[in-house]
Amino acid sequence: MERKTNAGRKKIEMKLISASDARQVTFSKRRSGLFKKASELATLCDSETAVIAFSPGGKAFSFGHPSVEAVINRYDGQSQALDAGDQSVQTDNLRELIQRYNALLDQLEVEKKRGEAIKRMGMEMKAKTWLLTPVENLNPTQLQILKVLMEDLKKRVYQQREELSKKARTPRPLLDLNTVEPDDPSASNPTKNNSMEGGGGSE
Amino acid sequence: MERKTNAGRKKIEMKLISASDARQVTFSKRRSGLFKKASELATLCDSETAVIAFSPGGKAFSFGHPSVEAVINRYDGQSQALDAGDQSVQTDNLRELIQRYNALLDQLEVEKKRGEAIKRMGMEMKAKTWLLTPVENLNPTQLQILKVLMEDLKKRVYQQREELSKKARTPRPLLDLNTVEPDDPSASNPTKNNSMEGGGGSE
DNA sequence: GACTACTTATAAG
DNA sequence: TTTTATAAATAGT
Repeated sequence: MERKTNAGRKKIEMKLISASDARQVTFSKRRSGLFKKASELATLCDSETAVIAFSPGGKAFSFGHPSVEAVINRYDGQSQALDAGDQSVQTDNLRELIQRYNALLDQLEVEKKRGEAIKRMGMEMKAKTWLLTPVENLNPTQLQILKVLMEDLKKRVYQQREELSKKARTPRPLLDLNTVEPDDPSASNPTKNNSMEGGGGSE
Repeated sequence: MERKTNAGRKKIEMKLISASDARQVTFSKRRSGLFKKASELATLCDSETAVIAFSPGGKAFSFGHPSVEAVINRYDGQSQALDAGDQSVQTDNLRELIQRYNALLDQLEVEKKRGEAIKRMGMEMKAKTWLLTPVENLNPTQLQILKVLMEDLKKRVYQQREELSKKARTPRPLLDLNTVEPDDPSASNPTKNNSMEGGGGSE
């Protein structure tokens, strides 16, 4: 066999790659590398880590340990906590509230055993009431609860969609979202473990 | 000078580093590397990218282009937006439901006039009930309502936060966290450009 | 996706 | 922190 001396890797300028094709290729390769690095960081240091990247085509890719949602949650939580001054006081109230919240939750667990349908209907009404409440009237605690609610609801919606898409036998999994355990990324392509999720893009 | 033949880089096992000191060191190095990679991806491909990582000490570090918030927003948005296909059929039923929903809402409006506090409390419980409802029991209509709810709640939460940060006149803007332009990461430590944010940790 | 030949990242010290 | 020696990532085919 003859010499296959190709040029090999070249250093490239750190600026936007003008050729859209090359840009897409680079995105794919580097996204893969980035996710692997994130995965390794999570594994080696037991670090909660999340990465989100939009391709040039507008498609969303993500990696998360233990999950994108979990990391964002924690992040948002800490962000709020920063506040310092005024808000810091509320942290304690919040903690209390969360507890009460959970307590109620438990009660609900029991109550739940009677009348599923009726209960749901009631929920919708309540929810609506909530939505009508002007923002100004929400206190930090409620705000916090809203956040928790939001995240759970979102998760729920995703799950449900997954169900639907499966049943519908859709070729593309609508919602195979982001949850991954970066076990041994070196053994397999890390992007495979990660959940990718396409938004409006159509690449 | 005598030989300084150190071992050089060694391959390491991809598993949790047990020695906490070494783990912290590795976290720092790799976090730096990860952020640089993310920065390069954003620069080379004009990709909206966000990375969040919690150190072993619980401190949050983040990188975002154009900002962590912006990326998360877009991510959440697209997650919701996917629909299309199967779901489209439900749109009609949905419209009906929305109407019924609003009707109930009106009823509620009346009922609402008694006991504000109690109502809020009820809200929490109801919300929780909802959360406890198994996904399988949600019908497409409820699913849709959940989506609407979610979007409104999110909007609400963000608005509220913005309000708070404004009123608090905090030196550092609550929401203007993490915004960086990954210009020339090779020219300076990329972590310097990125916004780091410490939560409760105290490393 | 696979293959080099380089450039980068980094484990140890 | 800075310095190796080596492991990895990756630009161009």
